[in-house]
Formats: sequence, structure tokens, C-alpha cells
Amino acid sequence: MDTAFKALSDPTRRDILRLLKHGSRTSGEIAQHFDAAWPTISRHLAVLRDADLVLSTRVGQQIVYELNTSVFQDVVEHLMSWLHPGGPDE
Amino acid sequence: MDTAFKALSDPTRRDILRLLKHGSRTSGEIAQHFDAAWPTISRHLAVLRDADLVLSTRVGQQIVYELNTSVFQDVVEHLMSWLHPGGPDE
DNA sequence: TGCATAATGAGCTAATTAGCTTAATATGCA
DNA sequence: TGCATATTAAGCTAATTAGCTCATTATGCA
Repeated sequence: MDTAFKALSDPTRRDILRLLKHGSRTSGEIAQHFDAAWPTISRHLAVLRDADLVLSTRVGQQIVYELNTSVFQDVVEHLMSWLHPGGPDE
Repeated sequence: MDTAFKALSDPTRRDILRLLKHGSRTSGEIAQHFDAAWPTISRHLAVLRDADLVLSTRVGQQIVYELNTSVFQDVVEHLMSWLHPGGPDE
């Protein structure tokens, strides 16, 4: 959970997630949307992967990334539990 | 919005928010719950205040902090918009 | 095998930040 | 006013991290 919040704290990574919201993309397609160097985007993708916010699959020469919506659900539920005083989160 | 995600990315700050979920607390009461030095907690509170995640009011000699639930709502809605492909967030 | 393409790993620098200690500010009260 | 308490500000160090460039790994195909 800690890694998820940390991953979300970077604007570039949130931009990547927004991009993936519209469908799966390869590393190359993602990198092309940004001014940063490809290895830089690759590192951001690794952070998102470690946080389980995205899933990656190799398809031939390329690696396809997609949102892992279940972890998003967890983060959202986590936040919402803070809004309800009687919630389960101590 | 950027500041909110950044503020949430620190575990100590999330602990502070969890504490405030149970009701308003003064700076001193909050600091007592942690091993860190008081000025350190004070700085964390400043980060949360800048992100509008908490509201502060002076009451006599003390400053009382409380959750700003409306900003939580915003963050939650922001995250949820990423889960729905037809959502408004591009 | 040997070459081209896709992606990541290694190693570096500059910037950010969490933590500390010491100093300053603000309020309450005699 | 003058002192005590509550809180924050300043300034520092160590650790983290985003970005880069260059090198390496992995796959596809002739």
C-alpha cells in the first residue's frame, strides 16, 4: 500500500496511468508521449509495476502495459475508510 | 492535487490522518503519538495543511487540526475517474 | 548464427526531503 | 510588563529520487 501511494505521488506516473486508462500500450508508445528519455519512462513504469498499479506482458519484442484496476480499488477504499469515523481502519 | 498525492505518500502523514479520523487533535496531542521530535511532526502538519488535507484553527495557546474531508472526496473521485474509461479525466 | 529493434539495467549528478537541534513567535496569565 | 507554554521557523545532514547517458539483455527474423 505504501508503494502505491508513493507511485501515485509523481505527476509523470499519474500521466502514464491516465494514458493507460484509455487502453493498453507498449513501453515505446508510452515513452513517445513524453519528452523524457526512454529509460526514464522505463524506470517510472518499473515503479508502477512494483506498486502493482500496472500489469505488464511481453508480446513478441514489445512489452504491453495495462492498468491493474483492482489495486486502484484498494487505494480508493483505503482513502474512503478515512472518511467514515466508524470505519475499519484504526 | 499534486500536493495532496505527495502529502499522502508519506507513512507518518497517513498515520496523522488516521489519527485525525477519530476527531480533532491539537499539535501537541498529535506529536505525542509519535516517536519523532515535535518540530518534525509540525513540519508534517504543515505539508498536510498546504495540501488542504487538514484544517487548523487556533484555540487559545493551542492549534487544533481536523480532517478536511472535502479534499479527500476530491482525491477519491480523481482516482475513481481513472477506473472508468468513459470518465471526464483525459 | 548474426543483425536490428524494444526495453531495461548501471552508474552518475542535481534536486528534494525527512529527520534532527536550536532559535523565534504567539498566546495566556499573574 | 514579564514569564511559562505551545507551536513553528531556520539551518543543517543524510537519504531518497528523478533525470540523464551509456551499456546490456531479449526477442524476431534473415
